[in-house]
Amino acid sequence: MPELPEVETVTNEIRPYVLGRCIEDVKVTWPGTVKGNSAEEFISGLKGQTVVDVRRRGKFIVWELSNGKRLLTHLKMTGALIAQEAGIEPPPYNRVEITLEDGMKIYFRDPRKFGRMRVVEGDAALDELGPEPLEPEFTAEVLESILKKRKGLIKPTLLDQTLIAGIGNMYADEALYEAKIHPLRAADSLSPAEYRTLHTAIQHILATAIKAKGASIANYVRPGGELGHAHFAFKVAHRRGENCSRCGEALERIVVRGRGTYFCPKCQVLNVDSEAENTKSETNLKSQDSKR
DNA sequence: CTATAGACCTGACGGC
DNA sequence: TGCCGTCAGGTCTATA
Repeated sequence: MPELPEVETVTNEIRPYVLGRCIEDVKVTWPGTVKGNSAEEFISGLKGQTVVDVRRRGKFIVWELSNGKRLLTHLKMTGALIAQEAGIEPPPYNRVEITLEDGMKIYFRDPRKFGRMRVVEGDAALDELGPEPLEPEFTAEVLESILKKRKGLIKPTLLDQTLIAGIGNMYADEALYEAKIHPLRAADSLSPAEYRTLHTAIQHILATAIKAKGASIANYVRPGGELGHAHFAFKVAHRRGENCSRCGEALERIVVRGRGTYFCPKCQVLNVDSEAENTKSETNLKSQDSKR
């Protein structure tokens, strides 16, 4: 599932194909993919334009165009940008085909049709996003001030793109596991030490996954067709029934706000005062379990 | 304003 | 072998 590390990888790997190239032709084979524009608006906004920059913002891939407009691409669940030489069969589930001046084709492949491409003017769509979690401005203090304002559950709060941009379901689970924070804790209930630990965990998890070129769960493929291998390093995500790598406990899967959530019930304790009650932690764990 | 459930989509997979 | 229910989750929309 494309989250920040996958989108970062796709952005970096599509860039050499498109940067400085003129867009010669555009075909929309599934109109729903571009439904933020009319098909005509989408095509006319791209045709004849040179790509002057390619960057990532949150989970968006942003192509800056010579007419001052931007092409925003969101891969959502199953989207992929595929670069292929002309004359090769388009990939299955292709929704948009972009032909570059050198004949290279960029396809938007998306089996489940959740993904979107849109040509926009201005910054509105990107300005709604929260800070980038890997930028130096995103300090532990910034994370704490964001989460302290929220009374909801920590897991869905981390997924709110207007608060922090780029974290998705898999990496939220991984970060909470690394920081030993239960996904059902209230976002504003962490100790100062826990906010710092979570901050370190978020940056470590995301940076490590970028080095591994993203996680090839489900449909994620890189523009040249290669897979990522970040999922091999996952400690909890999609590992139901396996044993915790820290304590050996069986990992659990629960549903939080409709999302599959993986965690270690022994390492990630729900009780806020667990540190002060180490001697009773065993009984606390059991009572927390039975409440759920 | 905040918080949350449901909708959108369809392939993969397991059980029978 | 083949059918069918369940699962996967990013984000928009509607509702309390």
